[in-house]
Amino acid sequence: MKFLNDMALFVEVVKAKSFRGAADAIGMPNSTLSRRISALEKTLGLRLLHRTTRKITLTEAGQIYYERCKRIVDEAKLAQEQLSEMLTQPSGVLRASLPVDFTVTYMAPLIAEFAKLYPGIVFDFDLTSRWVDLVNEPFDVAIRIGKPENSQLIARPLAVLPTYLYASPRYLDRSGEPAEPADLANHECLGIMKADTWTLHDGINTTKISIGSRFTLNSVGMICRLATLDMGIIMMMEKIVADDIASGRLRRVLPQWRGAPVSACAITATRLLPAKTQHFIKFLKEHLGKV
Amino acid sequence: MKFLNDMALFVEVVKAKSFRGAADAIGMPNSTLSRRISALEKTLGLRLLHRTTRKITLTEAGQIYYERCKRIVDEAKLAQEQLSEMLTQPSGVLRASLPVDFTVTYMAPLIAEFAKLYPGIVFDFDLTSRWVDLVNEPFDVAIRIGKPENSQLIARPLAVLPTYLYASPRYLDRSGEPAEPADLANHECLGIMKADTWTLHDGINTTKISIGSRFTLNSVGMICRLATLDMGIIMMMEKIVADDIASGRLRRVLPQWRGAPVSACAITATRLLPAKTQHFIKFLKEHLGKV
DNA sequence: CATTAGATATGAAATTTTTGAATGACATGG
DNA sequence: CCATGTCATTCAAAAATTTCATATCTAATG
Repeated sequence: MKFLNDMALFVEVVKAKSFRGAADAIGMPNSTLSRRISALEKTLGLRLLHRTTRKITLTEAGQIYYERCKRIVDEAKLAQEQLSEMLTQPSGVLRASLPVDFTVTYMAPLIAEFAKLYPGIVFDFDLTSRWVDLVNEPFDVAIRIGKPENSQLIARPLAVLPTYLYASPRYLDRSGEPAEPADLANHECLGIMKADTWTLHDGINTTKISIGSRFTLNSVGMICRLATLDMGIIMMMEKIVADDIASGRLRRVLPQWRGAPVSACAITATRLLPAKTQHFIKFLKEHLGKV
Repeated sequence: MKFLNDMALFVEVVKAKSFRGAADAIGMPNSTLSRRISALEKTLGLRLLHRTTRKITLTEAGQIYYERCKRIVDEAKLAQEQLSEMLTQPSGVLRASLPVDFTVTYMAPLIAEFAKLYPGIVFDFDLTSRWVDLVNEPFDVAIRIGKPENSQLIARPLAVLPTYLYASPRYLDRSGEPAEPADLANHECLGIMKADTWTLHDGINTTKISIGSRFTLNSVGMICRLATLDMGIIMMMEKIVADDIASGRLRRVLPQWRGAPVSACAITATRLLPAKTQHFIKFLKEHLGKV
């Protein structure tokens, strides 16, 4: 089946009723076209075209073959169009893996808006804290906080979110209010996963402190909850703790200092994305930046 | 439309559910296959396959594309089969240009037999003495006596036919019986077209004599008729004059000598012939030799 | 845990394909 | 009747693709 392309060329020649015309239409030297058709005829073992120097006419075999080829080429065009529709008209199921708390707090309103914008898209979200295996699981995209580890994957930054230190008033009463970063060494610092250092910044200086915590956990919601239960100091994005701040359950610690900003990324297995995914990522990027 | 071939490869990969398997099936290095599919995906702008190192699965787009491609490849195979049927099953209209008298005398019985052998073939014969323009006129084959002049065409020898000299008894009574070739100079020698020499052969010696005739004509039947009307000596194939010999209207002249044998050729515009033409030429070659 | 198999990447050599100019043929119009 | 422009084909040089060998990565296997 190495002559499929030549079939398309043959169709063009028949349609143009001339090699030159077809060559111009395709944008190909007519010499190539001539040779390609000859090759096709040779592999078929039959003449398809009667060539007079001035005109070409179909042979009996050519007539039959042309009918077939036309259908094939039309089918191919259809397939092409159908795919390019996938590529331009956002529709279908969008499967995404999302981090739990970030999604609930930051992304929920955006997703709602996006869903309104593209009624053709159906959503299948998996909220999880684990770094899903995009290669094996059929996710179109994963949103993660932090840097991607696997270099095979394509990561697009969506937003950079500043973080601050928070603790409950009662914890601070009990353990004392730290006055400078170094004081944190004597505090219970609740970090996500196994992060053992915090980087702080006051606009001029950057300082790294190593933190020790009795808790290792992978849930943002959970460490916030622990903080409200007076268990320690957390480094967190603003909005996540907005409610707790408003209600007084948490309060900013070391207010001149801020934590290292974390970045949210959209991660995909490939750059060749259907429209639905492209639009989703683009939308998030545009709107998350302003949050 | 430069990716038709890749579509066929894609179908193979999906069918084999593996690059290696497909590569083996096609007989192509899997590296090429891999690159080819990647290129296809790139031109489409969409991933077709989810690759895990161990397995491949279709993406949503791949699924849709595969359905289409399978149909296209199947269509192509069908077209191929249909043509190869033309190539092997003799059928259709056989358009041939034939020389008048040779066909009536020599070929008629063969054609009758051939027609019986291949009921699927319909015949469209044009009996003419002119050398038809095979390039411009849609003949599948032309049968001609003598050597082809145009080297563009493909000539296949069918048979070599000996010729002898004949004249009517009354002509010989009137003009005298030639005893040796040189005597022909004093006779009316009726030649076809503008042949101005005859080559004679007696098994040992070859002699060329130049002939002059008051007639230039292009019909074998006509010069035979002229001969029976006592107008001169002719050089002719045996069977053409068989009836005239039997009835005594003509009689052999210089019986030890024979003319240069003429060859009958099948002439086609190309070597890429449908089965009907191939079989026709083959049949003529096999049977004309025995005549 | 080491091993195997499969997909992909890479780079150099080999092969095929494409190109662009040249060629030859033919119809048209002066 | 010849000049001219058009068109298919041919050919050698250039470009692209394929191949082959090699290497890497990862999942499944034992």
